[in-house]
Amino acid sequence: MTSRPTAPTSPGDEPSGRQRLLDVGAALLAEHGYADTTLRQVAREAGMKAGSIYYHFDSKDQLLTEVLRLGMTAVTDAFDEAVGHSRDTADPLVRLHAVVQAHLRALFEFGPYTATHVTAFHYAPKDVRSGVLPLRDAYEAKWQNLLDDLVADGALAATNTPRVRRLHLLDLMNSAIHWFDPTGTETIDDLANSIVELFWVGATNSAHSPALNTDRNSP
Amino acid sequence: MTSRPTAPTSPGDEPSGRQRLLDVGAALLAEHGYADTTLRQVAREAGMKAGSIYYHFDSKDQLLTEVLRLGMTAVTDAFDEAVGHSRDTADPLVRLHAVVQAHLRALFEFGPYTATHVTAFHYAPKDVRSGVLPLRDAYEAKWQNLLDDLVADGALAATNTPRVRRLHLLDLMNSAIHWFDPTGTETIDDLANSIVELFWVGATNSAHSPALNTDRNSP
DNA sequence: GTCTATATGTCGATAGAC
DNA sequence: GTCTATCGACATATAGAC
Repeated sequence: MTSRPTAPTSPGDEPSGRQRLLDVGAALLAEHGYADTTLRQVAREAGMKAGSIYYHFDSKDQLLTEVLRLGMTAVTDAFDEAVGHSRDTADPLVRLHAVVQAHLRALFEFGPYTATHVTAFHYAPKDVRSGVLPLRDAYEAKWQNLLDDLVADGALAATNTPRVRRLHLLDLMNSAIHWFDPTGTETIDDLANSIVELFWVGATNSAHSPALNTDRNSP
Repeated sequence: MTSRPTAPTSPGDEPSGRQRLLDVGAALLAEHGYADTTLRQVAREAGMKAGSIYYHFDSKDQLLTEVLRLGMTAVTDAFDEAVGHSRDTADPLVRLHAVVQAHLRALFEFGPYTATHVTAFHYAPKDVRSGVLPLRDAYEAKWQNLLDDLVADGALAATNTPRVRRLHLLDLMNSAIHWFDPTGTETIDDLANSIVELFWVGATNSAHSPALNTDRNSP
């Protein structure tokens, strides 16, 4: 449930060395951006000196690339799992809600790794971006296919272009990283409900769908 | 129509010195962020040397603060003008559409000054942020009041909290800076339509409102 | 108003001891 | 694996000539 990001290192041993650098690097990167995150800062918060980083990584860019890669892997896995669990569900609204919830959970609960894609990716060096772009494109394609399927099922109205429809939904979810506080009174599920409801009813011509549970005390 | 951002300097004279630095600084800031925008770069593209900047500004932070201030003034003026022009309009959807259009026009046509608020504000030094925060809060309050009025009129459903409603709409508009190309086939008005339609129908319980003109060839 | 020259600091990265 | 020490590049900012 509260599993930490899993690096290619064998699980079971407590986070040390490389893993600590990744965790700290992701946190600093998500909060301060690429340029303002210094290796000296990463090293200090990881309990070592700046020079020691180069035993684990070849460069600052490589550390950042690895953080972004792990983050995109995490949301992609969360997406696939949610799709798998809801594939037998008839109601397309429930399916949409499941993946939105999965994306938001990854964004807020998995933590800094995924958040870096919203806050730091765009201003990272070109080499870093191009190294992670295939993973990002693949993830966006998953969303595009899902929304296209919902339109094909007649569950979503075909307003706007498919691309704009996808971008609007992803913007709604990702932008929340700048203002939503998951430790506050509103839960992540509340946020998922508000976004799905907005997007869903907005993209279709019909009135309220009865399937969306807006009860804030649901498990 | 194509008026440039007006600095506190007297209008009429061609942009020189301080104004050129502001224009270049805003452009670089919007594209590369705060930390990656160097004064050497700003000076070079403005046709002068780095040291000369300090005749016009006391520090990099002050230049950035001024850019952000001008940007927020621009969107605020655009908002007020749109509200003034549509205040006598009965249809609340038309009023909402007018301000969304005004915000997007300021974001894309006025250019880098307003875009910096989306791309660079969050990662600017604390002193810079606090120096512009009152202007930002005032602008957000305008949107909050407008949406609250629409809810009070029964034009928008009172789903979610008022704050979340406002943030979602602003997120939809501002996030488009990362992917929308105003020089492409889709116009800014098209984007405004797509956002208003999504938000409007999504936030209300009724079906399509007949007032929104979705004709892409409207003047 | 703009220039040159420079002070001062911090960054990423390397080399080699332990 | 982590340390110390340091190199070279580049940043903001300053001082003073023109």
